[in-house]
Amino acid sequence: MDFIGVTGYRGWEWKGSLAIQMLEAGPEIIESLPQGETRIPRQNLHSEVLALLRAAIMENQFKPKERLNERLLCERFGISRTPLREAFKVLASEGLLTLLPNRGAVVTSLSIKDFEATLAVMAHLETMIGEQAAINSDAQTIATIRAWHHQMFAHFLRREMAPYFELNQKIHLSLAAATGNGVLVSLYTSLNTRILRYRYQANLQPERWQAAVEEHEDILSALILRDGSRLGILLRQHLLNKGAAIKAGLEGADQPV
Amino acid sequence: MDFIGVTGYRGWEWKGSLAIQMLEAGPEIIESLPQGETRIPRQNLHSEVLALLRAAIMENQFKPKERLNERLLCERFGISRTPLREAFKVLASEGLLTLLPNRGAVVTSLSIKDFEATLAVMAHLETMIGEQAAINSDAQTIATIRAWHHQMFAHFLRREMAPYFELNQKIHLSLAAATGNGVLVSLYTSLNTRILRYRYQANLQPERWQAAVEEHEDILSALILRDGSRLGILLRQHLLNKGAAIKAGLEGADQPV
DNA sequence: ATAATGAATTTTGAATGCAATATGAACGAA
DNA sequence: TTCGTTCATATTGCATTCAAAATTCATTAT
Repeated sequence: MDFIGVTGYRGWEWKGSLAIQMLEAGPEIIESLPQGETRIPRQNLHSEVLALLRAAIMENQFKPKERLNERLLCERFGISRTPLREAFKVLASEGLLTLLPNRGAVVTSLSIKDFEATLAVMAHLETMIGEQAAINSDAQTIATIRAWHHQMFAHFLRREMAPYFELNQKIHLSLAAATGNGVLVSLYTSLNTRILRYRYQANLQPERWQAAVEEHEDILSALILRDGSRLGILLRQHLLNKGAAIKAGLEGADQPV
Repeated sequence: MDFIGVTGYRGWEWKGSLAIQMLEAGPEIIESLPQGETRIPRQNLHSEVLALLRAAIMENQFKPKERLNERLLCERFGISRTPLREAFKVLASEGLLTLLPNRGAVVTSLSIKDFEATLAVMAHLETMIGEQAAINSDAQTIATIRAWHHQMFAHFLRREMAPYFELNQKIHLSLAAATGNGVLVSLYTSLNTRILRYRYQANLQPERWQAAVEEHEDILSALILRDGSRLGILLRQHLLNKGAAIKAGLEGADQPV
């Protein structure tokens, strides 16, 4: 038990809400194992290792079709196979892993068809997010998103990819959260996680980055004007453009998307 | 090991696709433990008990907020706690169970807000299903749905609730499948399962049944005419009407929807 | 050299065991 | 009685163990 562990928290429900975790706690939740009084609420090994594996798959630390060896992962995390296998089952139900009976777990490899199917569903969810967020978001949320937008723009100007990307994710998740529809947030996050993996390995063109920033300008203005139908259309198109760019960026590579 | 068990199958992937299970294999998969040559492909204890629990929760054998005792369920299924607990984790990620750390699993109880949030997302998915199914379904699928529709109508005339309901589900799932979008099918099935629980305990009015049948007539005709936008609108409205009826049928009852 | 066979090793699936936590009853004080 | 305290029991979380299956690798036959 050298990497994760630390138990001892009460009154903490877990509903499997990956989305809320991502919103409330950034990746820093993993590194900081606080020693003092104020500890971050922790759950159990299963959900900790679940979050770690989910992040690792998303960040492409495990490649598609790669087989995950239970023993090695147990050693890496310093846990036994029981919580690891529990996490495997959940990741399989989320579509990130594929379980081969008696032959272990492999990272799910999206076919082009799967990728497009996911994109098509997400396009509808984006439309819904746009329509609902424009209606339901409060002034505070809009102000926050506006601030993030400007920070993100500054990172774009300095060509700082990682922090740009992080703010970008925050903005899209906040828009989903602004709908006030928890089910929507949860589905959106889950689908987003699946396709985000491929974003990491796609070679995106500089032009696409420029275009994305411009699209974000329009998105922000539609949000401020609370023009729901326009926001929905813009978010939908933004997603479809991103999807097309990822597909193009994977052409020629040996990835199976 | 008196209830489920029976291992020994190769070359069978499991992607957690609840939807495909529901379409391909009815509930009879559970009863028939074939002895002879032609066995139904089985997976592992975890996924078998997962399907059983999911069905049990959906059929309201476990009431919302009811606590599930691991030991009792293990005895009932004749298995150990390991696969049961794996199933718990997956059911929690599907939103059917809520895990209380160190205090076990309870059946998730949807608040009115959750119910409406789920309905709102499903409404969008229904629209998408209508639009896509009208385009993508082949003649064979339409013929099958048409036949099921007429069988269903016969059950309605004889007021045979259970077989009516079963065909009704088959029709809606087939429409989703007809889109050719596996992601859509999977999400639709998952959300549908959450909602369906409450349908079992709602006291639906006879008028609603009549109205639902009439809506299905329109749905079928739009499908045959391949009028996608109309089919989408009809499916969406059909769902919203059903949701309203369920909510009305739960009023006064002590359920927390 | 290649393909096929079979034993040794590794890996997975599931049951069991053990420590930590929660639950509930018995008891005593206000 | 009602509330709080203590202790026994039950339940959960996780590690370990055992059995079944797959994989590897050496050996043999073609």
